[in-house]
Amino acid sequence: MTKKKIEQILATLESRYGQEQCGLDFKSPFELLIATILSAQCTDVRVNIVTKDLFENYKTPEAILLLGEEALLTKIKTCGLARTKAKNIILTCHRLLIEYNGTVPDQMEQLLTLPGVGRKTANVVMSNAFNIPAIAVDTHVFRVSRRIGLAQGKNVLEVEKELMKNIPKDKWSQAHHWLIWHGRKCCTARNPNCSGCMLRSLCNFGRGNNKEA
DNA sequence: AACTCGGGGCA
DNA sequence: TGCCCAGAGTT
Repeated sequence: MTKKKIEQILATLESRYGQEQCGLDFKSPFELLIATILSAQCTDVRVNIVTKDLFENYKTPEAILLLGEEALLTKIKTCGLARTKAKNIILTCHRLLIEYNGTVPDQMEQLLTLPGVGRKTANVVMSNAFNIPAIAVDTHVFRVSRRIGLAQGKNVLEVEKELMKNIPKDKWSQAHHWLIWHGRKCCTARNPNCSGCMLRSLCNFGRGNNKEA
């Protein structure tokens, strides 16, 4: 895949999805951690609405614990899986307070032990809060990247490397969201809308011998 | 790798 | 109604 083709793909995605609100608003590693836990199975748009209100008055582990699980639940209700998330956030706040003096750890292994924090959340916190270069590869990013040839790797880690190599660093965050939007709206897992895809002239998937890498 | 949990959206 | 997730946790 040539550099020019990669640029064309990114430019096309941007023209289509550049207007969509994407990305989580955050002012501190703690806010980003909580917002990312909330974003499971839920769009950034909705998370931003909820956290804008929540972080107005509750932006530290202490404050969240003072608020309590039931009140927290009420505030995050619209994010889905709210009971589980509320429980995990309370547990995580306890852990942060006791084990990390109220701060967010900057090591992958430490983040992964926190309740409600999995591969993706840890990755997002590492890359955005602590500036460790990374692109979080979720199912959409994985599928779409391989189909359009932006990343030819076999597994998640290899695809992540390919993306980091092929996408200019200042576009990582945006490109991540464009790929997700495209995966949801067009390049779906089943019955992808190849005929209506704005990338069809640049993409070999959907022209007979479909292969995702 | 294959499951379960989980609740709001959307057809 | 029924089907689908911009995950996490467990087996």
